[in-house]
Amino acid sequence: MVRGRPPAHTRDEVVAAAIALADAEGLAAVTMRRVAASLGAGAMSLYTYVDNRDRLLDLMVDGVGAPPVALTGDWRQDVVALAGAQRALMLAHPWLPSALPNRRLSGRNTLAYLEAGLTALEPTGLDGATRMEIIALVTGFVASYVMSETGGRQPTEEQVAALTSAVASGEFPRLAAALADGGQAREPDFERIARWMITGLIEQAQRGF
Amino acid sequence: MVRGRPPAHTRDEVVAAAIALADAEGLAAVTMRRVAASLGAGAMSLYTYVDNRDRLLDLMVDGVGAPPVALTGDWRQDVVALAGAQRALMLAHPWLPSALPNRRLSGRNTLAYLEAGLTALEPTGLDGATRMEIIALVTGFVASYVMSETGGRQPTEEQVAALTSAVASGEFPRLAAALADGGQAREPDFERIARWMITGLIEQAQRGF
DNA sequence: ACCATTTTTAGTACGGCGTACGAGAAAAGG
DNA sequence: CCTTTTCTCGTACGCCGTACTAAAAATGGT
Repeated sequence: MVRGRPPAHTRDEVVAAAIALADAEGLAAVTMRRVAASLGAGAMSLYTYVDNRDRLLDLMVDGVGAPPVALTGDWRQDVVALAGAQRALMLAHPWLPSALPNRRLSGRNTLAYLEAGLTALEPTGLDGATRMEIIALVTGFVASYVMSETGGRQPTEEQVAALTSAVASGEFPRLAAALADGGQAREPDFERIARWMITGLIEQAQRGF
Repeated sequence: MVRGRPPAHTRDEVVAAAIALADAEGLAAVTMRRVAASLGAGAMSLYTYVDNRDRLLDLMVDGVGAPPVALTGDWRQDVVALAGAQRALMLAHPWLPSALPNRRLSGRNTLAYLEAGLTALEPTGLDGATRMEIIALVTGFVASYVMSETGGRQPTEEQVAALTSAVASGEFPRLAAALADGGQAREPDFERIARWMITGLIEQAQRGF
């Protein structure tokens, strides 16, 4: 048997609590104290399960876990499906795109996702390093697509004033026109953009970068 | 004449000091106290020039200011040039890609950049809203490209251990292979990838999205 | 049964953060 | 010179991540 006092929780519980908090109140609400409180534990107890807050964020990113995507062997279709799964994950966890940057490959879910991506790209005949780069670029594309999709913050009053005065100044005529017909934005259709982007990227890569 | 006590600094000075600090020590070093100290001012004095720290970050993003790009009327060439200018800016200010997310259009430099992008895209015949979307997507692409270019953090010992054991487990054979030949990464050539991506995106858009 | 050992728990505390508040300083107008 | 206006910045509050440490809870050995 193990020797010491048994842990009251598990790392997975801690990560799940952190994810729940982020889903409910955003990444800023994920503090050690609040995560611990939501488990009924003391703040310092978390450090038994997690090195520090930054690693907890790593674990959260991995912990949302992409659902498995069935691969067909058609790389176009498969990579688009993987990108779609990533998008769905980011829409379900809006903090995810902003938590992604600067996190290196870490947990099993991320590794499994990479493996799936590499597998999907296998029929392209590209070498491993290139396939890894393509996966990173596609992920980045999906992240920025979702971030523009979910909007973002409202501009402040000062920013609105600056914008309207800039528009009124006539210095930015095309911007003024674009904002004028920005009201009726059409459905952007993620699938088609992703398909096109992915196809092009890979065909370019096959041509030898 | 103005009535009250004259300001000891200007907003631009504050923003410049913040940018200098971020360039030297990263975004995390940009605290109100440290920015103020680098100006020889008290921390609270900054609030005369800036609403709060978040607005300061907005102003920093705008403050790095893209150099003007001479447009030729060939949208392919012009948009690629604009993307290249963005990349150069992000390479010069490595904190920029991670500061970009969630910031709405704000200052004159950003507006000027948007105007340039809209102008470059004018020959495509696309409507304003679509052109705005394309600019956002291209910017997002450049940001993730640069972030993967400048690398990122080192994985922890635990992460390395997890990675090597995962690779050794044979569960992720293609990942193992990709990491094996990941050593000699070739020059990715931003220009060609950007050109291809941009061309494809726009031609897709012209086709009616 | 008891004690040594090992591990987890969590209280306390420290330095740093953003920033609300308000007293004092510095200019201009009357 | 006094009022008005504006900027300066010391103090303070609540929050943060987390180092340190004593207490608690389990096992293993005798």
